[in-house]
Amino acid sequence: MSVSSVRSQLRSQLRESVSTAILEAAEDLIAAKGLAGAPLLQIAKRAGVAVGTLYNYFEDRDALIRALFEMRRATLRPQVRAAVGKGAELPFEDRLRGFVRDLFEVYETHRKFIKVAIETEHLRLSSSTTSQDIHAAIAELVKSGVKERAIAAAHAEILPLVIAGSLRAVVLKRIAENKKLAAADADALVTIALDGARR
Amino acid sequence: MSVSSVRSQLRSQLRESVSTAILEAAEDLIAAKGLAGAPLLQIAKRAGVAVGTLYNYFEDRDALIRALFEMRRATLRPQVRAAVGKGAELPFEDRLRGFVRDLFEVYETHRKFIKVAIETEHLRLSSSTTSQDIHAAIAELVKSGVKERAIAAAHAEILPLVIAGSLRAVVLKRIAENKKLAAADADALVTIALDGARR
Amino acid sequence: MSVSSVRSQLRSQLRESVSTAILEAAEDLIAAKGLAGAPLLQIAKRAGVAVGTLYNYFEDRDALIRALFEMRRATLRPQVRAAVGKGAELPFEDRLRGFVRDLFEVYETHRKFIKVAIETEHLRLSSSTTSQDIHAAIAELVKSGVKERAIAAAHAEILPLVIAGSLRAVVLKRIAENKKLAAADADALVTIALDGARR
Amino acid sequence: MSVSSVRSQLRSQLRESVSTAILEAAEDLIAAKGLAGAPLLQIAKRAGVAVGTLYNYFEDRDALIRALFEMRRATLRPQVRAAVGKGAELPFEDRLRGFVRDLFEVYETHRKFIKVAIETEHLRLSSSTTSQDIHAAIAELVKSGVKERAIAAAHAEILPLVIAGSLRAVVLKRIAENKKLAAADADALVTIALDGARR
DNA sequence: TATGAATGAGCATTCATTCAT
DNA sequence: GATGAATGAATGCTCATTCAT
Repeated sequence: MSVSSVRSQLRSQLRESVSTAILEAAEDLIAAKGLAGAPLLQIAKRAGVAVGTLYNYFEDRDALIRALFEMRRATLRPQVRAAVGKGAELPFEDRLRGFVRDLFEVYETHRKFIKVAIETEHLRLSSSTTSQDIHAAIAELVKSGVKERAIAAAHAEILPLVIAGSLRAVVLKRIAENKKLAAADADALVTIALDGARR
Repeated sequence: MSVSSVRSQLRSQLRESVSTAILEAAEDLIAAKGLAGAPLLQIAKRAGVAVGTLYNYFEDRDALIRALFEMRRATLRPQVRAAVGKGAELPFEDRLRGFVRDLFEVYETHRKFIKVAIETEHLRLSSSTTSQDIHAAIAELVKSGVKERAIAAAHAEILPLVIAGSLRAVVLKRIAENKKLAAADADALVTIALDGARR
Repeated sequence: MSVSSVRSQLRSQLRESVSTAILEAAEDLIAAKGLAGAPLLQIAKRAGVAVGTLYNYFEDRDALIRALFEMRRATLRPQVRAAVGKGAELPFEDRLRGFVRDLFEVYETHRKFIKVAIETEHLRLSSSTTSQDIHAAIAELVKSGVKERAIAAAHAEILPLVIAGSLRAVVLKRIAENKKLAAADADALVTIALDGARR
Repeated sequence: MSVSSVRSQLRSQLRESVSTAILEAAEDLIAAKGLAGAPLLQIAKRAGVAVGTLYNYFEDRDALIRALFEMRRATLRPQVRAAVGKGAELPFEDRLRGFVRDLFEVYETHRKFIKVAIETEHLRLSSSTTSQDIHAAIAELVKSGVKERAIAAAHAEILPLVIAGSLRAVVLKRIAENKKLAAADADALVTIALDGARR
């Protein structure tokens, strides 16, 4: 490899790492104090750079925030897609259970971002978000459940809302308690959604 | 009644109505453009008073926002309490169903505030909120359901999250669609929570 | 007159005077250091107000600058118009001479602004400017001169440029020298324009 | 010639050409968007070099701008001097006419710079400028005209201002119209200056 | 010498808050 | 109590300048 190509590789790695450091600083601050509690000056300080540097990496504050969401989404979406795709041959219940369990595992590795994503969901900060990916995945699953007659058609509209809403509530609870998202939580959620909580 | 006491009563009613106008203006703006899109100058303008007047009624911006939440909570909490208290003699399912139906009716008359309350839930703008009242009501109901052995004890922890989360999701959906919160929605939600969506 | 109308009159006079103070501060700074040398902070300081106050009077910096030009133009345009209108019955030479003399007198009372207007002419800061008023006046005069056959039609296009250009050059010279704009200057200018400098 | 001297010659030519490219980029931008619309980053981009490189050629931004004016002046001044020097044996009118015609031809080949020079004249960006060269040339010509009694001494002070001012006005007009500076313009200008526009 | 990322001072602008009337 | 002009701290953003590679 030529000297210049090594150099440019190093440079691009450095660039990548600075950009990542900035986005992680933003994520930290937003998770801790909300969007409004993350002015560029503090993001820069936490990232160990000067304000001006932020503008070498991002068009403006909006673009920075969007980039944060896109960076995480780039990681999470494939994992969500994988979770929906798995076990196509299994019965619906197993597919749903597997999906929620997998999702919880994915969430575990991105707790900070998940909190941010959930809390800013209604702001529609980006055109397509992780939240939408989750909703789409759940919708797909439920649709297939209806098709294979595992789910009553009458519940086809509400069930996705129940699953997504419950998911959100459980996740926020565990994050607030600083506890792990357990497989048991996933199972309980799925059991209630499919068979109810009745004794 | 003395002249002065009539006077002071009128005065206090006037005070009340100005204060209410201010809080409603704030609610409108926040519902339309979010917390950050509601500067005091605009709140004052919409309320038909001068900025300075806001400070005759509220300590500062935070206090004004808190007062908005407290005003609505003062109306909503009794209604929520009434909804939980009703039908103590009925079986759990009927109590829960009645509660959710009643809640939807209450929400219907406060759509704007419900939207605001849901979207700012995570900001903990006040020490005790309508959201918490709802959560407490659901927790109480579920507890009584467990006590009378209508609900499996194993679901005692998750079920409230499922109900609250589903409720939230359905409400937001209907608000986004600009549709009414129907009793049918309430029933579907309760049915799934108790008996599952399975065919 | 009612108390409140007196009050509102006083208030509007105060408002006027603050606004004028701001514009004069801007004029001073721009005359001394150019447009780029007049940041809002300095304008505010020189006007004896806080930065925020500027925004109580003007939409933004551009609007402030425009307001300065409009304020002066509102004073100058009628005077320019009066100067063109005068002596309609006199022969062209006398009309032109009178116009330039009058113009010099007007300029004398607005030296600072004239300097600013001349130096920023090419920036087209406003849609219609004092410079354009002057040019229009000269064009009108020359046109009438052509019509009454005082001016050779062949010079109809260039003569206005000669007059306006010479005017500008003489004015800038006198301002730079810190000397008055004399009637003698006006006469010399007009003589050359009409009869040439030839001996 | 030694190897090293050839090398150093090439190097100095390269240096020259980079420096010229930078200044031309600056000229383009300033002509198009004004001084404030020509940040170093854009100048560098247009010149095909990095920002840092600008500082290898010029002390700072001011020096770069000054260098632009000096570069053009180095070309224009000799041409202006040649134009004043020509036809010493001819009568004043012919000398003046020749000068203005020649000047127009020179201007034609530097329209972009002439526009910039005229618009920034009042900023005194450099200690001696092309504008001053023109003014000096005109002053010299007029002086000689007075000496040979072609010009009335009474007009000795104002005539240079009339000529320079008219010149400027005509040039700006033609540039704005995107038309050529014609010899006819030169002649009209000189005719009026010497014999007036009177019919 | 060339590069371009990093820097931070400087600017325009917003907005909660104060206070004289 | 009501008013709204005045205030200035805080914020996002630009850009000349520096410097390690």
